[in-house]
Amino acid sequence: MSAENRVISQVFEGLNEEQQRAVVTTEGPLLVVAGPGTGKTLTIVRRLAYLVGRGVPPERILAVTFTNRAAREMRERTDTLLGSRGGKVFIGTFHLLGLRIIMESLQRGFSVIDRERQTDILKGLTGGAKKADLMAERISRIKGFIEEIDEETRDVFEAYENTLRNDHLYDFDDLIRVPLAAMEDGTDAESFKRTFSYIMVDEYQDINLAQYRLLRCLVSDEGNICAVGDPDQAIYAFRGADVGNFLNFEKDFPGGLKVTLRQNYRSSKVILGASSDLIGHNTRRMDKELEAVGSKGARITVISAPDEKAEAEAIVREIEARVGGTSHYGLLTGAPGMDFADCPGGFRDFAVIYRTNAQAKALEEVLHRSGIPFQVVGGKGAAGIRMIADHVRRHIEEGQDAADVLGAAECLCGEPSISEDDRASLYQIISAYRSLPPHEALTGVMNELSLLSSGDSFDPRAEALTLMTLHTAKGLEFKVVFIAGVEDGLVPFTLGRGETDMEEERRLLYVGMTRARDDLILTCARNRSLYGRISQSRPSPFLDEISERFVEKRVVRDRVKSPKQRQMKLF
DNA sequence: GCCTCTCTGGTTTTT
DNA sequence: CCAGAGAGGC
Repeated sequence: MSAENRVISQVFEGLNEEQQRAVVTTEGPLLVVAGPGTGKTLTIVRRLAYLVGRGVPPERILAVTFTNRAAREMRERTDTLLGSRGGKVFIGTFHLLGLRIIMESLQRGFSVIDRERQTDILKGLTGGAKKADLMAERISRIKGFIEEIDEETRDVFEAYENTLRNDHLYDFDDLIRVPLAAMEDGTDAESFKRTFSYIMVDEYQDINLAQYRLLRCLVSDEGNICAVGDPDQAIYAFRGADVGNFLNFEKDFPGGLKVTLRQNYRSSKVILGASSDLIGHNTRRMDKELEAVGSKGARITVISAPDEKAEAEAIVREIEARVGGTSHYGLLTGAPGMDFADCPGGFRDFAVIYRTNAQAKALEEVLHRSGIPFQVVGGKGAAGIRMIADHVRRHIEEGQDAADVLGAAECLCGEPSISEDDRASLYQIISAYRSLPPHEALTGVMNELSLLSSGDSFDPRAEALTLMTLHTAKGLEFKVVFIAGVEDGLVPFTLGRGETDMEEERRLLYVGMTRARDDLILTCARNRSLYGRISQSRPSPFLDEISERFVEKRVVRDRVKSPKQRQMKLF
């Protein structure tokens, strides 16, 4: 059997009818509506393999994602399927794509600055850290066509742009904007169009105007664009993403096909039913009824606790009940020669998700006392990549030879403190530039490191409970999911005067609920201390949108103060 | 430049 | 309530 035939025979293995249709529809526009747990990444990767199997040169295929995490997953799965040929497919974030386009076709000898360096520059221009943060946000929105420039911003904006130009720097937004400008009014727009003959875009519901325009420039005359996503999981409107792009796709790229993946392989019927009830209350959507392939499953639990501390304690109790009640976690997780991958109580199977990072505090305190190992994702956590980037930068500043610096970076990949995922990313970057002269390779590596530097700290292998926001949880799944603070004001979030986008908030809760495979527990507190003040809190109105047959309600009663505690109050 | 006091404000976040 | 910024004293 030829290599091509071998690939083709593997491509359809285990795919359902809709997934297969998405894979074989290679010509013209294709919209793949992929709800949670419907095998979206699997379908994309198989489609990539199918294209290559059909003889499309891998370097003419583009697969864009939003996050490095998604790109890395896609890369790994493609390489498994295609081997070395997969390496030639461009798989990466929008920003990496922009960076490569600039380096290959427009300009060399520039550096990419991350958000931190951007605010450093702005600090000098505005004279205040807080102002600089605000200004960085605004400049980013202006460059992304999300906001118009106003009079009070103009001076700082121009000064900032001058600084970048003089020092040959590009910020993240430039990585989209510069190639876009070259393509939209450049004479060689046609040559860009011919670079990729097949384009796939992941999470299409989250693209913003700049990214949309960039895509339009890249799509060839044959119109081979495959957009994959789920309008019900659009949760980034606040940073300029526009679900409209997804909803308008068919009008936008006429003559195409729409495939809806309906089989959900992740969640129990109950969890999917409850989630569908909720999202059914949105109006701006594409109607799609998902079907749970799995078993019925237990009812979802809604727990009302007196306050956020009791809420956290209730969560701990639920976890302990599921791990089998042992309190010797250290012993359990550290037991040599034992494999907990299939143990129904491994802590990596649990996640606690919330709307705001501030909620993590109460949870952390209670968890800490319980001895349950946990990892908090996001917030501020700096990742290992950052350490390497700093290290390399220091070498450069010391004026070391470019080749030596690269060697040092490669050495650092072997550091035990670097996580498996980071190591894979680093190794990949370094090997991508290995064939270039050291100096060029070094700038390339540094620039790509900048794109990774904020990194996400989620380690799926850690034997620990995961704490994260609803936003960060997107794309992940866990056996047991807790959503804490399902209260009016938190989910949906309302901030004083600010008008709340109820549909977006509903989608956010939908994303959270659909992370769960077997067990879903929604918790709320009747009193929550916010900014030092204890305020009464009502359950989320979204809970009323879930059919009662899916729900089991539990109430944790108010703490009865012991006489001793009452006495204490006197002093 | 550093310490301390007072004030302010406080979603979600990737690259 | 509490982190982080700005003011002001030394």
